[in-house]
Amino acid sequence: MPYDPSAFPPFAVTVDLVVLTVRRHALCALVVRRGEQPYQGRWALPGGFVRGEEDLTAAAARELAEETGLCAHDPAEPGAGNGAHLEQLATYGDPKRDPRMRVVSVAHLVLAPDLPAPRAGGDANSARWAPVDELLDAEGGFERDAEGSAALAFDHARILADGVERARSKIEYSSLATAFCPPEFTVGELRRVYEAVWGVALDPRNFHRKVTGTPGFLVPAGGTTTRQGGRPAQLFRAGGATLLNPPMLRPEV
Amino acid sequence: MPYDPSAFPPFAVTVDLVVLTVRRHALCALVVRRGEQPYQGRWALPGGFVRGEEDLTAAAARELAEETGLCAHDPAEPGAGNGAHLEQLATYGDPKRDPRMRVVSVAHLVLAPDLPAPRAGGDANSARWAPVDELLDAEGGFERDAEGSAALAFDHARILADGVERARSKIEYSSLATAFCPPEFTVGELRRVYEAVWGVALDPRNFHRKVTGTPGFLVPAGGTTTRQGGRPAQLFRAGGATLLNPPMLRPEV
DNA sequence: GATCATAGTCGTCTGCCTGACGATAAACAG
DNA sequence: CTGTTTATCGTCAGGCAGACGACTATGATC
Repeated sequence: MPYDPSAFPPFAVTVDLVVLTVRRHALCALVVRRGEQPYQGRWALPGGFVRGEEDLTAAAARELAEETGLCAHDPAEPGAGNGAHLEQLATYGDPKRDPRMRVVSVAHLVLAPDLPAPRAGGDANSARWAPVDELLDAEGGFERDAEGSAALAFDHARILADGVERARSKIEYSSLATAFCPPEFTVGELRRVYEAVWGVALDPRNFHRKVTGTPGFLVPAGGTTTRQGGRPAQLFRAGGATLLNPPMLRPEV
Repeated sequence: MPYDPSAFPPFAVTVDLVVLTVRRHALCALVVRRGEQPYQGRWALPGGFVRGEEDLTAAAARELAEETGLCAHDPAEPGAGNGAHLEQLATYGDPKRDPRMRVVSVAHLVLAPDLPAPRAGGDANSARWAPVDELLDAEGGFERDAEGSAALAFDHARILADGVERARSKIEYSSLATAFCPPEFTVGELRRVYEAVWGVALDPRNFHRKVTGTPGFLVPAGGTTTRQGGRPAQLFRAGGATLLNPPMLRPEV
């Protein structure tokens, strides 16, 4: 079976981004409003075509920069400025997922700190952070629109759900929760990340004992802060460890 | 940015398969010998083009059937005959990964019991089960050939390494190790699966206590067997649980 | 048939980790 | 000064995992 150009059908390949952050105690995802058909006016995940000589990860990083101004840092490389974590999530290739043509989309997952304000850019009319609960609840129900959070375009609800599930499980056994935090953060801020992503309340005392006792997870940054009110809290930076052993335990249902 | 056909470059999309099994106490992968250029005569992972109206998972299942005769069963569905576990692994799209053209490959991971004999089929001259240690050790060293296990073609060594790593971590917190076993198996056989995949020795007594004490992992099948020698062992079937809580613990380095 | 090797199964004990929760410390608001 | 908020340290009991002893049931060997 030689590579006869007629032996295989041509595909369009895109990258879609599940960009997650924690805002006001809620896990939020970045969505952009579609400016054209199909699904015109509906919210969708940011994304775009992979270019001719571009790697998949590079395409995802480029789209991320275009949509948010964030610069993704690959694994390895110490915590640069406001770099976000980027990793491949999964690939979606149902023949009918786009009514116009055969599109295979390589979804990527981005975990970012709260700082950046959404910036409408590229081909989107506007962009916003929406709580993932709203975005996913909209499925099943009818597709209300007009601010009241509508069902996402294409199969993006499924992609988002997969991304959220990946994030929820990954902060169990890795130090990735720090990707949601600014470069310097307190134990309480990190705890609120876990609480927002998992949607549960955690005991502050046991959480403190656990994260400060896990070697390589946190390193003291020297200062303290009172930005959360109450007694000043010690500031930490993400340590070198990427895998947590033993892992954080997500409370039972 | 409307869908102008000239606005995006055409890609070829393929599926590659990391088919793992446990044979003679070693984790083995299915490799096929390439019949044409490039990398002619070298070993490679089985795979092929995704067809025009075919889902990615369907393409992977079709290739699997063509190469091995195994029928993959999706998650859910009780343990059918000799069905194998199939899941998407990751997607590889480096522009230079195939010297001839732009190919994006969606790799899939298959976990199968030992039973099937490799069956050369499709476009491969021959197929065999090779211990993953050999296949991965060949990297870095020179590309010996002629039975003595050569480095895999394309970026397949990396894909294989990713698949092995996925399998190693996934049997920790899921009941997937049973996918390597025949429909009915003993605790000892299951333990040898863990030992082969992880490459460590496990204490038979603690392992027995752990797996029989995890609800939903194993259900008694009624009979016993002496096919491993020694005292007859109770036969079990895979239980309904897919996630193990608490997980199996991989011994430290 | 006695003995040995092999594998399976049941227990015990100890240390570590976790969840529950009391107590103290250090800021700010009134 | 008192109450509120958040951070941090300590204590205690229960559960689970690793180390390992003991016993059982088969086939192989002498």
